Amino acid sequence: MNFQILDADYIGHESGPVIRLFGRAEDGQSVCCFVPGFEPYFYMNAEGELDKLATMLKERFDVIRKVEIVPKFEPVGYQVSKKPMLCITTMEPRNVPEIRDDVLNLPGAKEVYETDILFRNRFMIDMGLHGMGWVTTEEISETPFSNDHIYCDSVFTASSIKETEKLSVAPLKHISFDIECLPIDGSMPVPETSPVIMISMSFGPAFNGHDTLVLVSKKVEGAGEDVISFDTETQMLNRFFELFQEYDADIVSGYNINDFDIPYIADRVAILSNSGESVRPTVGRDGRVLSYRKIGNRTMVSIPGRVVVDALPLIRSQYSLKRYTLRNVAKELLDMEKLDVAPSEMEEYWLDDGEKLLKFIDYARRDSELAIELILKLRLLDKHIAVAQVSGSLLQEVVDGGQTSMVDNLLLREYGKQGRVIPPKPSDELVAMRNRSSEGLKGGEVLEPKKGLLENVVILDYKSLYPTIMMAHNLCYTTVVEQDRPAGGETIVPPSGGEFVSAHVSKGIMPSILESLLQRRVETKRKMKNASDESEYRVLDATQLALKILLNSFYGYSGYTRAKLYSLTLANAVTSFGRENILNTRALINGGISKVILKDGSAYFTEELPSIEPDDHVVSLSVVYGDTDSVFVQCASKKEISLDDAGLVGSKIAATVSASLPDPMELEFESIAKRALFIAKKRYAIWVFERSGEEWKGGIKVKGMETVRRDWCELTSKTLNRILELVLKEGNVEAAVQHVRKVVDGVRNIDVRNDSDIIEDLTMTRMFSKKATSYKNKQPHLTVAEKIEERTGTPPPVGERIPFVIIAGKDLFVNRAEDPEYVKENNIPIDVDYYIKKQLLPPVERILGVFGVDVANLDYDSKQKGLFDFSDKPPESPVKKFKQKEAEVKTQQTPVNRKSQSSLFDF
DNA sequence: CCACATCCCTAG
DNA sequence: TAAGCTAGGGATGTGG
Repeated sequence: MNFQILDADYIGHESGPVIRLFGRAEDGQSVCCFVPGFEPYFYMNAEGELDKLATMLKERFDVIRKVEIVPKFEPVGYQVSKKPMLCITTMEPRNVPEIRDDVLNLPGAKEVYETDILFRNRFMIDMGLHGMGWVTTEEISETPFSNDHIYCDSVFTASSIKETEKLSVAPLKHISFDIECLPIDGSMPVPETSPVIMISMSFGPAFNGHDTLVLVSKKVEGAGEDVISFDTETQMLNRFFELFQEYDADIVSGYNINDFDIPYIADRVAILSNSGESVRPTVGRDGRVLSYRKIGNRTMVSIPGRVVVDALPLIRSQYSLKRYTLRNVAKELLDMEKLDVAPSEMEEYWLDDGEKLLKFIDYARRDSELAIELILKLRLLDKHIAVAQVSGSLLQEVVDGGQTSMVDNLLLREYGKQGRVIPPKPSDELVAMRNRSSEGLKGGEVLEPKKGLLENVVILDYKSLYPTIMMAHNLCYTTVVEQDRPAGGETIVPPSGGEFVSAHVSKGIMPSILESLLQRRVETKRKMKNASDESEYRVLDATQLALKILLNSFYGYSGYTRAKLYSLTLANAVTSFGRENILNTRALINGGISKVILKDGSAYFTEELPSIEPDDHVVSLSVVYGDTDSVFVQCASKKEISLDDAGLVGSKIAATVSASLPDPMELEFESIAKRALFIAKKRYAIWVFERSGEEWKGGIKVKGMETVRRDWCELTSKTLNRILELVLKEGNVEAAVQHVRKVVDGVRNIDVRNDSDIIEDLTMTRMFSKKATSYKNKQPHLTVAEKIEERTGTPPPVGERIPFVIIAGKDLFVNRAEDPEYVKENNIPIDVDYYIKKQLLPPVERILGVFGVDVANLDYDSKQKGLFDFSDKPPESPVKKFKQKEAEVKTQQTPVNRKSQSSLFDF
């Protein structure tokens, strides 16, 4: 049998634990495969006579099945040879955490290793299996190891199991669902009092010809055949679970199901059961009932054999949006409308037996449709599936977890192969100690930008800088010189200190992993070029993206205080090489390279040419900005520099710098900014061109400035985007000034009653990031959260982005933040002056100030002339002032005289 | 006017 | 089984 592994767990059996693998076969069958015979174990490092200790362990702990002495390396530090350690096998997986602390009390016991690996992961790692990987099995019988009914097409026991090479994805089945509850008095429904009245489900592929079904717990007249009505809530719920099991989905999704629908259904079922109703919420492929656990403030849901995917957190982490309500997400990402019945009107719609009820049903249907559309259309899972395949973690773990478990997984596999053990996760005390330590982790180097408007800036960056640094210098937990010194004596000393053995002495595990990931990525990208169809291309693209994510996860992991393998020495070595590297790069370009001559379609250095003719196209280079792994190089010449010219220069720089670096470090030519405006570190806008085939594709890219920040209003970003376009593309500062004056005038004369849409443009959002009580200062969004709580009884949940506008008044700014909906409903006046003086003009001034424009000249009010000037005319255009300034900018940048009339530049 | 703390969000 | 990392700008507010 061949199938793709979706999920894994184990069951207890008198013969020992039995692994269960759940999956789907290529022909569409769902599979449950029992694998007996794998045993749980962990390692112990001890002093003294190990065989005596082994005997003692077996005597003292009857859950220990056997103890073996095996040679192993310790987790950290270069070591000349392995040392004997104990490998302790237990009866049951749960015995490992039960005894791991107690065994340390025995004489000689020093440390235990690999004591917190989930049994199913231990199995996958040791057998070389991967999440979403394909396996082939030898089927020996149909006898399952338990009496539980298994909800799969094919159930069997495997005598052998092997991974097979295959990157495609099985025909997965998706179900999305959404519930509607009847609120009491329009307030937030709670399972104690509000019944579930409807459940909508969407299927991909269709279920018996239905893309959607809506279950309704009352009689419905005149609805289509995809509406099923029931006499009671209990009947509806029971049918829901039957249909759920019958469809047998691999991926169970919805929008905010983890924090709402699933806990609500589970709680509601419990309440109904307590009142004598008979509801069995069977959802697992093993028949397990629906349940959830609260971990911290997060709800974890797991359904054996299936993967639970809440679209909300996935969208949060993959898209930067101002709000993550289903309404807004559907609009922004799918261009679809969510349909809604206001909570206050729900009861009315529900009690209606005609049009309103049918409308309500359609609205409910739409929610599960939107959820499944988000997952399928946006291909939210592609990347996760690829990450599971590459890292080996199960899909559920990849979807739920962070980078830590993926890195752990890869490290465990490679450590195992090389005979090294891995420590368990650090205790809270150890983490606290690590955090308290005075020694910190320094990050990347950010070069001070040359502020103002520049032309012809070539942008280059280092390909996977940190991973390549680790590979180039053999930086690893396993190569740091601690206990043993290498015989040859050859070591690498990073700028930050510490000492690492070179790859000749011993190649580090991390560099090896990174190398294979990098190699696979190059290979995958190569395959993408000859992909035969779109689906193959997509799988490959997801794979190369997953490889990139994993490549970049190792550095962060090494500096993460809760990581099993935490090493500041290592993390600091990486960043210190990075800082040294970018500074060296700048010095090389400004000094050694500094001039490039363009001739006959090639770029040369002075020394590469016999002589320089007066007519030669000489380009002078200087680094004007850089952040961590990038350099921005300004090209100056007496002649016009075309994009192709700049491209030649860029490639020349990239090749030259790369040649001076150890393998596999590489500086890559990225793009060309025809014009670039640097405001500050991490804040700039460029009119940038990238090569796409034979063509150059251009556009404006903004980094860090207010237009890309969600805590500024739309009015600001729209205005800024416009003036950036005018300045960068057209070089027309005059037009930019006029535009700002027009906008300011418009804001000065806002009439909210005539133009309620304007509120949208004035709305800012901020994340309600922690419990209200842990804020030390008042915050505008906190004010609004409090007001909402007063009005509705429920505060917005932590993690939500809260929209607000600033209303007129004399109070402090923070107290004048107000819910935009409330403002609209009650016609509350907006603080126009705040929007002009605090939202619009400061960012505008940061940009136009470069050209000598004075803000005072921008604050223009047609209705109230005389605010800043005393004539009847609109204020004098400030353009004259910046004309001089502009001339300076130009002569500075391009020492050639251009004619300029209304526009600054004339391309 | 300033230095400083706090908060948010972004770049990489 | 909660959580990759640091650098940095800018707004607001406090206290001198």
